[in-house]
Amino acid sequence: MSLPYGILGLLTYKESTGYDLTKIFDDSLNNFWHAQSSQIYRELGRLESEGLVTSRSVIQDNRPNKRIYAVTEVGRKAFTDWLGKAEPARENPHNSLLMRIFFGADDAEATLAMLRQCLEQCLSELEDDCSDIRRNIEEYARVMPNGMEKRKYWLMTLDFGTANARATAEWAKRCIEQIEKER
Amino acid sequence: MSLPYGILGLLTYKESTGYDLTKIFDDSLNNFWHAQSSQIYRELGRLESEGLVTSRSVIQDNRPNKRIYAVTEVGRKAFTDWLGKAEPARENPHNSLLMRIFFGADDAEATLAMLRQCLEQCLSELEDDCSDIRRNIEEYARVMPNGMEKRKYWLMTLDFGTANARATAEWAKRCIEQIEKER
DNA sequence: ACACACATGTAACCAGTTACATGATTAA
DNA sequence: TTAATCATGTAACTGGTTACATGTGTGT
Repeated sequence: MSLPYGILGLLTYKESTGYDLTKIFDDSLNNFWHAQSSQIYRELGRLESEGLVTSRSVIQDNRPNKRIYAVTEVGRKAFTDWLGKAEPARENPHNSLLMRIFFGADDAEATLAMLRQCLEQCLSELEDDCSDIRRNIEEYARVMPNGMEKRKYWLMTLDFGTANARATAEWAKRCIEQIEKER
Repeated sequence: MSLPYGILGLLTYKESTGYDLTKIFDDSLNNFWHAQSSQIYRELGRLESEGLVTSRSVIQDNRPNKRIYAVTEVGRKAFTDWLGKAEPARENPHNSLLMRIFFGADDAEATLAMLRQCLEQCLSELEDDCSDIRRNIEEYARVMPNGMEKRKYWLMTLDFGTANARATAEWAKRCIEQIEKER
């Protein structure tokens, strides 16, 4: 239930099109919340029908026409209400790698391959993605209103990602070593 | 798409009722895969209609009647195929705590409260849940066929949980300190 | 010549959540 | 007497995924 509030939150920074929002999700929130553009357009429709956002369409001649969304007062209130109310911090996990590991006793080589892939992915996340996201955060901090105040919180979400990627990489290494030792 | 394979996998250990499966999910897989009983019953129905499991009903007089499911040869094959094929190890995240942190600049106290709750939850997971799961794993290792071989893999999934809970707890502490220092 | 950025959506599907209904036996 | 365990499901809903359709301008 966080996606609509994520959208409202971004709109409190600045009115945007669905396309803009999709890119911001991709550039900066992807770390902790993935959203398809189709989902964002659907959600914008819902939010508008509930009066939390309004839209106006802008005709362009060198680009496809676009629809710009802005948050309403009602939307702003819904957003701050949501921000304040606490919910269970850690949610129900669904991790299919671990599902495979759990059952992986029959084929140690396949399990090893998965673990190595996981390790690779964590390392590349730590090297590439994190620096991309950091760059985007610094960029947004410069151009967004109040960006410098928010920056600290944005970096916290990034820090969460790196801390967990590091923990997962270490875990994968331990598992790989153990399986290799015993074969 | 892992739930049906999780069910098939458990059924390769031992034929079971929906109720049994729900408990095993709760006791041992909950760490990395949460499943509602309603979902398990629905999935059992699907698997049966696809010929991956069969069922027979058992009439009891002191307990409600029950339906026992067993995996078929086709089901066994589908399961081992799934086990072998690699998929992206780390999946699209959806973390609503981080969504709130991301937007949390307006109300530092609310953000602090969330972080403290997250920290608490991690610590209690590390203390209570992990030892529960460990006990269940040791128990299953004793009673399940091949339990002693599988045990190692089951412990790996547990280790993943504790490693990530520890990383998250440390992260929450860092965030709390930083916010407290600056207010 | 080709890919990428821009820009908006629909439709169908799949999977997870919540709430509900039923009802006996057993242990605290 | 109250709660927990045993036991099975249905229905409605919510939210995420995949695939598709359309079409111009800009940079390599």
